[in-house]
Amino acid sequence: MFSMSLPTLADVARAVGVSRTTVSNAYNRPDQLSKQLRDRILAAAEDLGYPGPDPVARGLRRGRTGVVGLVYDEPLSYMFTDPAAVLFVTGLATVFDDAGTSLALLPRLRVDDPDAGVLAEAAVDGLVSFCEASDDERIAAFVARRLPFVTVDGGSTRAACRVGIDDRGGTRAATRHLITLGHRRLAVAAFPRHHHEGRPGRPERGALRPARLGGIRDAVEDAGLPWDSVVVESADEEGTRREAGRRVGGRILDRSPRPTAVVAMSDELAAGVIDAARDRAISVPDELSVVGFDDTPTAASTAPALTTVHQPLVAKGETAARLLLDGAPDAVVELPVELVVRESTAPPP
Amino acid sequence: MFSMSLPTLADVARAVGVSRTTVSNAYNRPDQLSKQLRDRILAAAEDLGYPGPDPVARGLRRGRTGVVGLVYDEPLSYMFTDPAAVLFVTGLATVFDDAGTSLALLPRLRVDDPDAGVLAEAAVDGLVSFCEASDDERIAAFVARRLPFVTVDGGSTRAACRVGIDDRGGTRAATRHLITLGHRRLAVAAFPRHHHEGRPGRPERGALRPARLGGIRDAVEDAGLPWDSVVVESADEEGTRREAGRRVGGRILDRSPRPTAVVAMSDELAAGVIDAARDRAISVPDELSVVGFDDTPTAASTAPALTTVHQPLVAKGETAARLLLDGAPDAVVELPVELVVRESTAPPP
DNA sequence: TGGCGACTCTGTATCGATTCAGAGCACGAG
DNA sequence: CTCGTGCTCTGAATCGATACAGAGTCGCCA
Repeated sequence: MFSMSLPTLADVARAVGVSRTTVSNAYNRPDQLSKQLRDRILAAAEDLGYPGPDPVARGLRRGRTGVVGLVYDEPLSYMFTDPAAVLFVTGLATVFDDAGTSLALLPRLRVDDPDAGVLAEAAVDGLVSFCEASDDERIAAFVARRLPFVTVDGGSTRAACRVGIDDRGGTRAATRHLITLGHRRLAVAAFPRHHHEGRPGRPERGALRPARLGGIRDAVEDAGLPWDSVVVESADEEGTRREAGRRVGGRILDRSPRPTAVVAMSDELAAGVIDAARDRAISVPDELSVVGFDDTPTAASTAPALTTVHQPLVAKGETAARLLLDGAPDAVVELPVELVVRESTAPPP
Repeated sequence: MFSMSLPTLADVARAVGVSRTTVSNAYNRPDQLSKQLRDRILAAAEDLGYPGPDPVARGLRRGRTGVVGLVYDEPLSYMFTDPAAVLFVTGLATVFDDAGTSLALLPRLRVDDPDAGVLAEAAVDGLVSFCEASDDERIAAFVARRLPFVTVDGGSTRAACRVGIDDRGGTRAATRHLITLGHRRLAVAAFPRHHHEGRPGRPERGALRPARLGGIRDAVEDAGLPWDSVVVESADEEGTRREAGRRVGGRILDRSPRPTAVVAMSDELAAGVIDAARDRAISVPDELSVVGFDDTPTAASTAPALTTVHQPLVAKGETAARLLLDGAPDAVVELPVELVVRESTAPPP
């Protein structure tokens, strides 16, 4: 009545009186045997309750599993919550979906897992890394497996295959826009700093996305302004990014002299800054200009609508997915960005 | 210089001059060999470029892969876009993340894939099905593999292990609320109908989530009102759910006599209905009452704030994940719902 | 009649690891 | 001196399938 273990292909072969190869062919190469025999095999399989070739065994023999992994190094909820991440993953998932490939959300890299066991143990055909390059060393554990690997937005990564955007040019353009409008007291609402507390030999690194900060600095220095006149405040990781932005915005706006313009590293942060301004009855853009980055739906829905740097997030996901599927080993793709001027920027008061 | 294929555990064993078992133990059971030998083995592995035990081979031998699958039967983008889905998946992913398990987003079940090959071929330890029960037959292909399997919100499913909510009670309470307020001309903004065009022998089924419709009917009939006085409009699948809701709302509001209250099957649809009302300068709640379902963040952010049926979405995800991890084969969990009255409902004009 | 190709089907090696029972050895207790 | 015990390490079997080379049969054509 109740068999401990599932029948295998060999059981079916025995039942029908054919070789294992033939049963395998019945599933994988219908043209290699007569329709008649095939039907007999399939019927026997049905009888025995054989669920078809085991995916893992097949994966071992074939050398591919039909799964690609995604590593993400921020609080997991952001992947579903942060509009930029959502758009990116949507692009990614759509292409994989069409290709019949599964997308495995790998567990976060853990501070207490310096060997990146998770990456070494993931049964995948390839990997998309959607996190800061600071994890290069851990990701090496994966690269050693010689599987296709695409890094997305990996600032300083040396990975062979990557897709990214012109972060630096983006914030540079945004900052120049503000300076051109006449702003001189600038502030930056930056991403949180990365935490490596638990990792020996890994000093605290700078803020996330140094290239975006670099672009701001470029524009500031291009204009002959002193970089240290720029206030840089980093977000924390409590709650949503927007909430964090509101706190950062608060810290920026409570300084004196109060900055007249804020460059935020993402639209969520920018929206939070606008929230903070509203909290303080500071008018945007009359008393404060704010620029964002990403051009997610958030940017169009803030009041006032956000001036921001557009990046093709869905396309970025699609590109990454396609690179992985095509197995292009050494492609380096940089997608363009574009400043979109809306209503959140104006000359300073 | 360049070897065609990666070294295997056997190569390492040969290099060090020990048995394969010992190398395996070096990775999996450090206490089974002397620290000294272990270090020697690990060093040799490093030298040879051996990336550690192959996950697929290990999976085959061990019988588990560390991956669970998620099937979703709506346009994939909804998983990241629809707030209710987002909350659910967040709960799911959080628990798996903590457990060190990967969550594989399986490709959508395809109309042209009646054998559910995707499900039969997924190399997973278990499956969460987040789709309508109408796919029972296809999911049977998975169940045959005797792996843990949890159905979420699977209306009419007969699956052994499921978690859901009291859909029927929820819409019933919401509808009763409207009727108590005095509404008599009710309309329903329903989910899209399922499409089975391509599948022989599968007639078009009713709308998604019949239980929610059933609850509405319950309340209507409890009140002694004729069911066929209730207008039921189904959404389509173009664009976002909210956009679809706006179109459905338009169709409802353009009828005459115009209904005075709308029961929407989700907050997104409800928000869309409110959008449609605004398009037509119909005041909510003065001229039109709207109730939603889910109590996602959307509900609090519409203007006016939405009266809705709260369901514990994150908890639903967590519960499903935990059931799967615990391998509870026959649990049936029904989470409670609760009517939350806000500002979108009032007596009819 | 011989030869060739098409069609079916088979046997064995292989994918890369883990498991399990047990062998060899050293050491302390009795 | 012997036995039991603990520590290391080994060998063979096994997980469940697919690849590859080839064997047998049959019909067709020269």
